[in-house]
Amino acid sequence: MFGYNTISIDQKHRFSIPAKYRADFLKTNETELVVTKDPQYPSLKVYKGSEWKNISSKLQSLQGLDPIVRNLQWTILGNASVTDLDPSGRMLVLLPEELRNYAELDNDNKFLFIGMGNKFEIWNTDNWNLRQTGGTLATEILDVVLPISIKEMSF
Amino acid sequence: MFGYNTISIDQKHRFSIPAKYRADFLKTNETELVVTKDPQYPSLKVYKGSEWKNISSKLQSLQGLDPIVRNLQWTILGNASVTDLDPSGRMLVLLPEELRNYAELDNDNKFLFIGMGNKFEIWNTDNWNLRQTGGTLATEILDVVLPISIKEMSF
DNA sequence: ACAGAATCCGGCTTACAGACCAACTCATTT
DNA sequence: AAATGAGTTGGTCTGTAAGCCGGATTCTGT
Repeated sequence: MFGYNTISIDQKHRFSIPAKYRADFLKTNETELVVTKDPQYPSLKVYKGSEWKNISSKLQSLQGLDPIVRNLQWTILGNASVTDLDPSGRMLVLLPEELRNYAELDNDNKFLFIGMGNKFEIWNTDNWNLRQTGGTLATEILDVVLPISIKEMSF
Repeated sequence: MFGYNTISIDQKHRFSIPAKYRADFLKTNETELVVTKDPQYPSLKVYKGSEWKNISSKLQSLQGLDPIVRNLQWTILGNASVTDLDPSGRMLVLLPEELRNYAELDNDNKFLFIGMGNKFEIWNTDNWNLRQTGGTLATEILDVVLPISIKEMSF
């Protein structure tokens, strides 16, 4: 569940989870996977079903009157796309248009699928390179003043 | 797990773990090894699987909206390359292009593989010499303001 | 309600990266 | 100088990714 992979989306907006990660899904009997928006950067996050359960339930329980909390809930919960994995065959994931646009993924282009341990991130290659070399992306969210309840969370 | 070795990478981008360290892997029943970027200098770090588990799980649990934390997670977790060791044969490790570029390793050149006790470092020879004599590398990262949670960690 | 169109999904095929295995060279030791 | 062990190289073969294609399902407009 670590590391750097370049993969591509086909004309039907599908991509496959790299084979080296499949064992990790199978051995914990994970049958589903959730893709959603990253609240700070133009990228997507991919969680295993069990991880998603933790994160989403924590996020739901945060106090709902704080505007920042509500923004996070909208972004993360409201855009979640649940996919069932086919454990025997290739693990194909269909990306909804809203998410493709958000992460600026053009069809038939290469993009990055990056393993971060308990989750994956999906990035447009140019955005990733820019961000890694210290650049600032037009769409990123800076200096968010976070309520204490969120500061204790790891997404 | 200490000391200074010259190694080389072949045209298939492989290098072999110096024989004197192999016993250390075998006797603790380590079956895997992880190579990743050093967040400060243009060099690579090599961890035994058990060491990597500690470091990566600590890093994952840090607060996920802090931009500095995310930078570290991207660099260290996102570029990790996990290799399964074949205990019977020679221990060959494949270095992905991203990591070779980062540490400025050209094919068919000699590099340094330096044992630091619980980890190894891989350096381009010129960069290492420059750094050891007090020089500053173009790509190194200075004066990063780190959140307290990170200051307590050792990578 | 129906026909045509667009979208979705699985199977099949091919090219290629990476794993595996084996051999060769060089250095060191006896 | 022979033998052993280490590092390095090379060939082969398997498994994976990704393109292609056809069938199924859903959507749309009439």
